[in-house]
Amino acid sequence: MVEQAHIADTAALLNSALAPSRRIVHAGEAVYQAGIGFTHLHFAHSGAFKVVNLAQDGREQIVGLKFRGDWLGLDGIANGVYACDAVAMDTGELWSFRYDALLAACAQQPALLTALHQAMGLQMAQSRNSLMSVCTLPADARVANFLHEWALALQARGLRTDQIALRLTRAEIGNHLGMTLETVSRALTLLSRMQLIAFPVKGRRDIAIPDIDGLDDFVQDSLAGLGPVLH
Amino acid sequence: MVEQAHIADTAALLNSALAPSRRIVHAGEAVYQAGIGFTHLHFAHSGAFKVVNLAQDGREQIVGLKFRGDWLGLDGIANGVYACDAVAMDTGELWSFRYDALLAACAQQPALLTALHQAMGLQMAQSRNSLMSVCTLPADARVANFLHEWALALQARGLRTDQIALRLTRAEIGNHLGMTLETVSRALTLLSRMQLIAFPVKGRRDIAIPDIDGLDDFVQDSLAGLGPVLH
DNA sequence: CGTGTTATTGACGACCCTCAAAATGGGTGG
DNA sequence: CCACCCATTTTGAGGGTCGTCAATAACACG
Repeated sequence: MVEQAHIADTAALLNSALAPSRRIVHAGEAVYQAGIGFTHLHFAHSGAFKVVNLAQDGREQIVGLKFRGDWLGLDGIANGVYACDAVAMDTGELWSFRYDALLAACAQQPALLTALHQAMGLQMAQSRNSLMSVCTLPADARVANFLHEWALALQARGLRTDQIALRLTRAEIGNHLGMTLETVSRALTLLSRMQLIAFPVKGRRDIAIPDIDGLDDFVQDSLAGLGPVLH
Repeated sequence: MVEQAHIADTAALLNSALAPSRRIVHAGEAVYQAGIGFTHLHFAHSGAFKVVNLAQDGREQIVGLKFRGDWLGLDGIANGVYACDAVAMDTGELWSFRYDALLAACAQQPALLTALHQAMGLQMAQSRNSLMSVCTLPADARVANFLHEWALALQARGLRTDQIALRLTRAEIGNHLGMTLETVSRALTLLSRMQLIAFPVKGRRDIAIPDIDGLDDFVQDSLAGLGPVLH
């Protein structure tokens, strides 16, 4: 898993083995775009990013969210062309590497290859879990599970989880979870009524999570046949 | 993408660089199981396999289907433990490699690393597409899209697509696509009534697909707002 | 302070899930 | 070879969840 210490190790390894080109990106800025040739992988040193998959027929979906320690651009490996758009959700720093240079460095530094493969494996695991969430959980539980995972991701990186900034609109959350924005909104008010989340005094974009495990309990409860307590 | 020629190249490469341990598996036999330590990757030289993701709470879902040329066991890379069960759906031959030996060989043979990464990239692409299918398509179109992709997978491997053996129950298809077995059944009868698929004289387990592109047209039509022609 | 985007909430309807029954086919033993 | 059994599939009827449409409210921006 991604942990604070593990991220620092990887960063040090990258610094010693290669000369990363650092790049500051701002909210809304594209890291790369679907369709352009795949040349670089990007290591997120800070920031938050969304990865949007594009189909030929125009459908688009947010398939991943990336934070410090995650890699961006893996979707370009399969076909030599990026399959997704990657967009910064706030200011962040990226370390970019030519893919061929990275592979060459991996030949010298086995630990580098291990780190890269773990990142790829982690991405596959996240995809599996997303699919299972969408296929097996009702809408409310899906939102709860989404928030739970977001909080865990922040926690693993040593960030505060009692007050998190989603940086996604209800429509984007719904797009990612396979439901409409209205359903997202209703789920959030339900969770808030159940005291599993809370909105700060002003604005409903940020969310406070008093008890992370409570969200997971809610998910497990909705699996237990009978809907969760309270309507 | 996976193509017949590409598979042969990879197989030759594996043979020259390593001494794969060959293994014949039969329908229903487990290739590996979730929870056991990750040691080997398995290259499918022939056969058909299902990959079943297991959650701690007991939920399970078919997250992937593998054929000749695909790799099995990638789900173990992230945590050093397999995250899924892999089960043979009919008789097939696997070439198994110790992961560490494979990595060592990759250091000598860059082409081997490229092949491995492409396989990983392909798996990520398939996961993205599964997620998008579940999140953006109505049930009928999801089934049509599923059959379309299955047919394309067989086609890319030089197998006949006019008569394919699914080897999955309706319940398993539904589990994979996020719907109930009844919905799968109804979707299949609809597609059959529309002449997009046909059942052979005896048994409804095998499916004939007269026109592969017709299935994709059906998917596109159901995206165009108004439901497909015919009810 | 005004305007446009985003979010909330309600009413209604459609799609799909649930429950149930019948039919088909594969497999086994007589 | 046939009869039987059981898993799988089909098909129907009804209900619940979530999508659609719409109006209102809250917020962010200049």
